[in-house]
Amino acid sequence: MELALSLGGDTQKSFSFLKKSTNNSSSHEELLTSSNKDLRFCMGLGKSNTTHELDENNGGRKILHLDLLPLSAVPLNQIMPSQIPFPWLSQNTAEPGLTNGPAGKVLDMNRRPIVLEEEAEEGADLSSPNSNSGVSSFQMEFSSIYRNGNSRSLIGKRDHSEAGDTERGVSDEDENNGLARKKLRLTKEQSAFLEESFKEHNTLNPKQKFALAKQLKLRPRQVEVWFQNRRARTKLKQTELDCEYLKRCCETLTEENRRLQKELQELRALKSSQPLYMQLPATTLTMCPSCERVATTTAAAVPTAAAATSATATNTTLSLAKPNLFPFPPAQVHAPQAAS
DNA sequence: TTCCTCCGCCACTTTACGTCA
DNA sequence: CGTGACGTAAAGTGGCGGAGG
Repeated sequence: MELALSLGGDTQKSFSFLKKSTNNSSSHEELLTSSNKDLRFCMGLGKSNTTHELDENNGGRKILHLDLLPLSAVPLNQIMPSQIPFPWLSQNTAEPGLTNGPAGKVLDMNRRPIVLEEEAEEGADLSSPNSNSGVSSFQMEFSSIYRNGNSRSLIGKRDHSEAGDTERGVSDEDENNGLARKKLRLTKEQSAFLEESFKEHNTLNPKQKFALAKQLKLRPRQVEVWFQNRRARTKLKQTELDCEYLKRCCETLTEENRRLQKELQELRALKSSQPLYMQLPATTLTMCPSCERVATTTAAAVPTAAAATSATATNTTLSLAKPNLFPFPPAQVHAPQAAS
């Protein structure tokens, strides 16, 4: 008797995730969803494309997004997502910012407000009422070398820190004066606003960055860093979800393997206890992968019992119904909406 | 085509802050 | 109330790759 066991799916295609995908669109979203179709299961931590390009073509990519900080952090009576103005979405609105925004609060980050280059050239008022935020009261003296985020060109490629410091207005002079850098916590309103913005775009082009910084009265560098850290958190969360999913898959497969081994042992025991089977023509149970009907065919001959028992599990069919090994879909983070 | 510079992103690390026992 | 451990967010650092001159 020939035993055929098949768990469905093309065995040559199984575990195709081991082959490195060259397609950027092969995100983990795509790979994970494929696991429900057959026995393949994959985890891909696809790196997004170059983001500055993707900003312009947000529609076609699969940037993943996870809501780690929903607006629940802010009372809904203070800020409504649908009411949050995004400067790049409403360029013509007259300062739809937070001065008249959530609860009428001014999101002043105890810092000098962000000034766009053109505004600086126009001699715009740079003063900012030092409010309130209660998060940090650190006040910096901004040096005259304050620039917007383009500081790298002033200093050099590799000087991220100097670039950031210059951007923040923290100069060597400050350090010499003993003004240690202080880390600022964003207010809940600012975080919520950035979160909503992240839902729209998980990357920012310079225009968006500056607009957002201006609106939140943050430095562009702060907005940039926040988005970088936010993407890192999203990726970390997705990795955790993927690991959890694969863990469950592994457990399921282990259990299934255990069940099949037991089934095989029972059949072997049955065969040895009923030697008459030896004289019968071998029968192969195969299952059509499409209609899942079982077809019984009679082999020409099976010379020995050893041949029957040596059948491997991969080309032997015992299962009359393909078990659902992955009843749970892989958890996914949400992809941001396409740019409007 | 090659080289160089600028720029943005990522991975990893450091640091400051908030919370809690 | 002070303190240390701990977690987390903000920021620093270095490398990589794309775009453009």
